[in-house]
Amino acid sequence: MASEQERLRQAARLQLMQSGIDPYPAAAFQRTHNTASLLAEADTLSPQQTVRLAGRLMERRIMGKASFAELQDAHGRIQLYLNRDDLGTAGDGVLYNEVFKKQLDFGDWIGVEGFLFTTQTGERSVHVRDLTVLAKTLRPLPVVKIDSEGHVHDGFTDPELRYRMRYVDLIVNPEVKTVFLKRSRMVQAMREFFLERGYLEVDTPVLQPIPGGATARPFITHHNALDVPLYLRIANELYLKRLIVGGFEGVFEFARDFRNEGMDRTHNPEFTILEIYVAFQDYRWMMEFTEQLIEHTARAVNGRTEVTLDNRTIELSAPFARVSMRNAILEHTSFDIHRKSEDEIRAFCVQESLEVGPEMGKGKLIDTLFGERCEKHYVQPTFITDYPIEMSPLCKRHRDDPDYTERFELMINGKELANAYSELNDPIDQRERFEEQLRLSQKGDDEAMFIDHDFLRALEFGMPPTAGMGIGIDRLAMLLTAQSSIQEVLFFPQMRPEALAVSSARSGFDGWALDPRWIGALTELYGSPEALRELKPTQVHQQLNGLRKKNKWDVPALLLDEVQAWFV
RNA sequence: GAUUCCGUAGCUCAGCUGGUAGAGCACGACACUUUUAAUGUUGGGGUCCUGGGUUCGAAUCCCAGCGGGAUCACCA
Repeated sequence: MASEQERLRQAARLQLMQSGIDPYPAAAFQRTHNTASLLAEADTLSPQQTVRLAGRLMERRIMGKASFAELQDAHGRIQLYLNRDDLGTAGDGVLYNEVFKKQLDFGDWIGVEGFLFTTQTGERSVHVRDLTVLAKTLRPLPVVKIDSEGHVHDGFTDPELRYRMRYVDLIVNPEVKTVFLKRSRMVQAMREFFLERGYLEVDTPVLQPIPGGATARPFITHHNALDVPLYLRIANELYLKRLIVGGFEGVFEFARDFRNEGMDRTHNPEFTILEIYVAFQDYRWMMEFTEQLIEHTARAVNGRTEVTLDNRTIELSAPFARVSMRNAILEHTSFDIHRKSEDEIRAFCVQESLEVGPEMGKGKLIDTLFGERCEKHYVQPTFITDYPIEMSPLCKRHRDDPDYTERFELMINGKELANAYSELNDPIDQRERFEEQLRLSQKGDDEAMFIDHDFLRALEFGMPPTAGMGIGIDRLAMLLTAQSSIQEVLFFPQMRPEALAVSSARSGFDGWALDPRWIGALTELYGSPEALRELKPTQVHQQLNGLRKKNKWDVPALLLDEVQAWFV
């Protein structure tokens, strides 16, 4: 059932139509300015120069024969001034009294023509001479008001409503739009950074027969024609490395990945990762590349390199600190993982009251130790380097110590932001690492990697030394826009499907004492009792009983007398 | 998945120890020609998330479910 305010708007829509005004006109509305460009050019306009703008009517302050209103477009707002006696060409005041005051509502799209002037209170405003309805709004928007001190009144703040109806959020909460503009600028700055260096932007499959390149639980789906299971990608790493084998010297992709895991403030089932692979480079080069990239991007988005988040100021200018994994754990736990066995590390984890299971290999144990005891300390950007070999199955062994790998993760604000390797390109070593993953999988680690035989075949054709790096785009967007939840940097974060009320209650047949199937058929065929009464009772009688026969309903056939009674 | 809090008008929220609902904004009507959270007068608007239970009586108490937030677990 529509609310009172919705019914009034529907009535206004009909009134517009009846007075010959199309509430949804087909014709383009030519604009001379938008709200921002008009204010910017205010001083260069000649007096009374005609300007045309379009946007949403956001607020009306009606005072008899004159009104003020706010027009909002993608660039901001401007105040409108409308006067009964000079609005419209007819001179009868209808456009003001009927259309503007009665048939238009808060939220409607309109186009205006007029000229810029300054009110007595000094606000630049458009004196409207003509008004065009561009689209009638049927639902009322939340009314968010901001007073002269900048306090927000009646804010539209419920996260559930904001995420489920992001369009409303974007209309009434301008700061939300800013976050997404910044996110877009961020991606653009990164793309430019890569393109300037000659790297190629590519697309690789989202539907993959083997979900590889990361440790994560995948979503599984099914391809009917091939009759095979397919997985939504959890990473694109193995495909990008195939392209390096193919001879490209630098490839990157902004990839949507899917991981079938929990959802919270920092996790969404689908998220975006930038991965980049550069031939002939190593992880040391990649560290410098990464810190320059972050600094460049922060400047492009915010014009400066420091960001304030959770009351902490983070400085993003290069260079960043570098700490090895071994030293990080040593510093925060006084435990040296160097040359320790799986059992020794597990024993230490137990001593530290960390939850560890028998299915966890050495890599996962160390990962737990770092995650629980060290990660949160790295607020300022820090590269954690040289991960133990067991937790890095796609990474090259360290040039100085084969127990470790040439890997770094970039920690900022206590969270992982980027992950990079000197990529493993020895096909035999890679095969053995995959087989170790298989053993972990058999031990019960449901995130261990599958063996991708085609990827191994590609490596057997030879991959040059390559540095690879991935950055969580959503996480970076959170950092650069100072948001503490991932839902705030995704337009449409995943939510439980909304139970929309089935609107059987709009037909007008509901009160009728009939089997629900008759009600459904009446609604389907005729829409409303009024429409039904346009027809002949005999026709309706036959149509409905025909439907009963066709669908083999076990209800008594309608009698003509019953049907005729509806027409009284 | 666990714990905990929340779900009342279009929006933001009150509603005490149980007596079937209120405010501000929004909306309708009237007044008002430079206002800006416009103003004044006045009026309408609600399956109190859903379903059970207790009770003479439930928005309120109890149980179950649905949805959301926060914290934790898994993870990026």
